[in-house]
Amino acid sequence: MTEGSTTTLGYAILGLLAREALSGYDLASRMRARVGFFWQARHSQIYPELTRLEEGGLVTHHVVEQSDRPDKKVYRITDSGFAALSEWVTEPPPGPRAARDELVLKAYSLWLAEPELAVALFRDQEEVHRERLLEYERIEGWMEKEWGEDILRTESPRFASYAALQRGIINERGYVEWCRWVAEQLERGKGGAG
Amino acid sequence: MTEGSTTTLGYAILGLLAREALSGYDLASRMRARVGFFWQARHSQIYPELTRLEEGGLVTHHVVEQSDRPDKKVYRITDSGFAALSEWVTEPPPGPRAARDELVLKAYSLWLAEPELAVALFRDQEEVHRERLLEYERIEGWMEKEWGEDILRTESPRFASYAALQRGIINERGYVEWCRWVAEQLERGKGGAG
DNA sequence: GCCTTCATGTAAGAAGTTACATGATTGT
DNA sequence: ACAATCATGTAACTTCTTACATGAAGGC
Repeated sequence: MTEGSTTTLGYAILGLLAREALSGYDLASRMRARVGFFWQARHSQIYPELTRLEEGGLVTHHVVEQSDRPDKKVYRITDSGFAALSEWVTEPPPGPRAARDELVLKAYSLWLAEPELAVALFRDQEEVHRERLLEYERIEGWMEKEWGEDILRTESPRFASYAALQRGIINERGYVEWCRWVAEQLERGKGGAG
Repeated sequence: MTEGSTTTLGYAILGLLAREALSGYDLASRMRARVGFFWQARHSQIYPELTRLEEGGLVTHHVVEQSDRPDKKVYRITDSGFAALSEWVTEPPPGPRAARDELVLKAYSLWLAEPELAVALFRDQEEVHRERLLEYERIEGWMEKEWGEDILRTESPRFASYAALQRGIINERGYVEWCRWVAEQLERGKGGAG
């Protein structure tokens, strides 16, 4: 195809390339570090997608030769890539299809669990999400310190980064709250509520 | 395989069958209504999975003949199904792999959007999630009224249903909060923050 | 006449994960 | 010696979605 449209993964990649030119390898690590909490992709998915984006004219690449390490292909977003991304941003997402959470599924069958193991699971998950929350709050602090007022300038990519991070923070807070509540109920229940 | 293990979808099905015997068709509608906010599956995925579960000895079925409508296969969880489910519940989930949210991805590229369209998108999504929250809170109220103290008896399936629902409520509250915050920032920004 | 509900399946394709494959440099 | 980082790809597989296929009963 030569059209100006792509998959959701494609838009995730374009969103990163709209900020800076990157290699496939760098994109993969940015995926983990920057947008990892709401979209992930392995390099095995990224490389083919970059090829398709280039076929569609949304990105281009040039080879950067390096002496000490392997050469790399640095990808840059094109005007038509910017156009496609800008259009996609405000299109309503087609229903929140993929909301899959295995822990909530486990909660749904919690009545079958051994109480001590169940408490351990939810205390453990509470801790996992508390750590993640702390991590996000550290990034938040860094953004506020380094970027100052830019984080509230809606025409700046910094605002967009900050806004996405806020979703992560709110989500983790809720997750911690929920895990703690479940664990407390289980602990209270252990005493024996007939 | 004749072993006592299955996929996550398999456990989702077992979680429903642990409460009541159901046909594939009923399972599909329960998936939408009961566990739809944290796990979904179409009938095209459910029917083959039921066959696999039966091959693994985790469920059995018997045909119920009906005069006014098509005959159906009613599936029942087996002892070995209960055992597999009970074991799985307290096993730690293998990292929260699938946390994909297209709206957060859009937020990440919001700086490229037309401000009015962006506000419209987030006000719209705020409304969508507010409605969903209201729906969940209605179910919560129904559970509290109909089930009374059972919802806090951790050995009861009603507690498990209530706990899963709580995750949905907390999540939607956070989502609404975030959408409103983003929309407010965009509206404030429209005036012109230099 | 047409749509919805009930009822069960298969087929084709898209999306995502895990594993295979290679190879240099730098740090422990 | 061993592992990690940088760097790019392919192959096989699982998972999930969309579409195809059929057919009766009941409501509008």
